[in-house]
Amino acid sequence: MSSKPPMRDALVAAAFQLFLERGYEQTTIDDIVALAGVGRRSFFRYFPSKEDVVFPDHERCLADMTAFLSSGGDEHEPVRRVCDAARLVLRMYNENPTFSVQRYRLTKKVPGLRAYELSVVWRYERALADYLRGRFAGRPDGTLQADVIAAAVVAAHNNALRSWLRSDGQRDAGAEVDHALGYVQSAFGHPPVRPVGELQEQRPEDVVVVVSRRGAPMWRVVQEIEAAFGRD
Amino acid sequence: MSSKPPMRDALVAAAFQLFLERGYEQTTIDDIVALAGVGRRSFFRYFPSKEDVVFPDHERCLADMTAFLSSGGDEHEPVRRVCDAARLVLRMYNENPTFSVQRYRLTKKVPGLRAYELSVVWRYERALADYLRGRFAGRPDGTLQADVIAAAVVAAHNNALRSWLRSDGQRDAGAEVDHALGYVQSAFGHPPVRPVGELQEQRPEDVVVVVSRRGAPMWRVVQEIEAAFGRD
DNA sequence: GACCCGGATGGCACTCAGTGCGCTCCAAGG
DNA sequence: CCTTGGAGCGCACTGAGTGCCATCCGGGTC
Repeated sequence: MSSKPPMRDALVAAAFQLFLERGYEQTTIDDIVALAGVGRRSFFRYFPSKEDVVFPDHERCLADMTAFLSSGGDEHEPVRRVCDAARLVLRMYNENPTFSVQRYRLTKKVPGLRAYELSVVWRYERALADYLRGRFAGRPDGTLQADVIAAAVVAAHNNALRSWLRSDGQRDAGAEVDHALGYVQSAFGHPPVRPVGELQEQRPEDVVVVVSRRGAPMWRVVQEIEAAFGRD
Repeated sequence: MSSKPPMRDALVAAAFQLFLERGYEQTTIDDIVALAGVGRRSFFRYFPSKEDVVFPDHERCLADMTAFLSSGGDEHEPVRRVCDAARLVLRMYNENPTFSVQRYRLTKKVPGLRAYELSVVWRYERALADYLRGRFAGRPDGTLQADVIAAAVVAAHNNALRSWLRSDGQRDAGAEVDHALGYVQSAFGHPPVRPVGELQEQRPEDVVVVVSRRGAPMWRVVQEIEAAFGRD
């Protein structure tokens, strides 16, 4: 399906070889194209800027994410769905752990690459926030909640991802991200608010008790109360 | 206290005049220094890059924020303190509303400026997260919670800030930010989460809501509450 | 006043990222 | 065979950012 341009891969390989052995800023585009044996102009045909060669597959991953969010499914648990979308990014990192660890070490010390990574992450966050804004349309503070939850999901994902990268890919990336995203879901999503008692088969004059541990947000409690009264 | 270099202000004024009348990318450093009547080299003495002239006071604001967080006070409500720190940024924007609105319009359409703004925002977020990490040291998921809460605070602040900027500074910036930060505090902090009824003096993390449909007898309500609390 | 000194400024040349344009080469297809 | 279009290449150009040195100027010293 996707044609593999060998030149692109050759440029990435040459670039990383030089970046690792002499540093990012000490490597010029001419150095890269000389090592790859291609013309200078061809570099900019595959990568719009020098930074892009460090993140060669994020464009594809971002497209995957928007496609995943566009395809419906699990409509009434948007937070969970957004967490699943974030896991796509982890999957990409996990496809090539050694490459990811090398890149992490590079971005950690080069300010320009950190800044570029921020703009990449920002686009992921925007994709999540836009999805949530659509799901939360009509709620009183819909866009606010969407933006905050998207930021929290991204922050949790990145926290776990970096912890995994710092371990040189030794730890279990999936477990760490699941744990981190679980924290966000417990703060914003359904799980932590569990009805005590037989909510399912409640008789009309029954008493419903909702207990929330771990500081669930007030609006979630209100939402649960409304659900208990059968309003939706 | 703070010496006022007139040259710096002249450069900012000249730069914005040109940015607004002919666009950011269409304006070169030479254009700016020619209009300001200074040498080209002096520009880079005051601003390390062309982007920096668009955000002339963020460096000072960031220093204010770290100073505010370093000076102790309100030790046992870290989330509230971090929200107060975020309000410092709003205050800076609010000191010069017309300038802030102009800059907002500029950064909205120039991708390079958006990317630079991200790196600025990231430094604020790091300052907040580092403070929270210190406060949460020892907690099981301390760094995770610190990162997530910092991201949520920044997202909420920016959501309100942008809403205010989009209104050309007409709406009440303080009120909008207070509302947005209140949402975050209600999700992560103790105080705003208040149980319905008279159950305030619980463990801070526990929220108990009792809903009684169709007038159940009082003893049933008490029974359910006791069951909920005795459950573990 | 002569002298000196340090900081602020200006001028200049240089590197390097990124762009526009026109050229060649080659493979597909008539 | 010729045509055509895309992929690669070479080259010249713009503009950001840097290093270096000359200059200017205000203040302090003798």
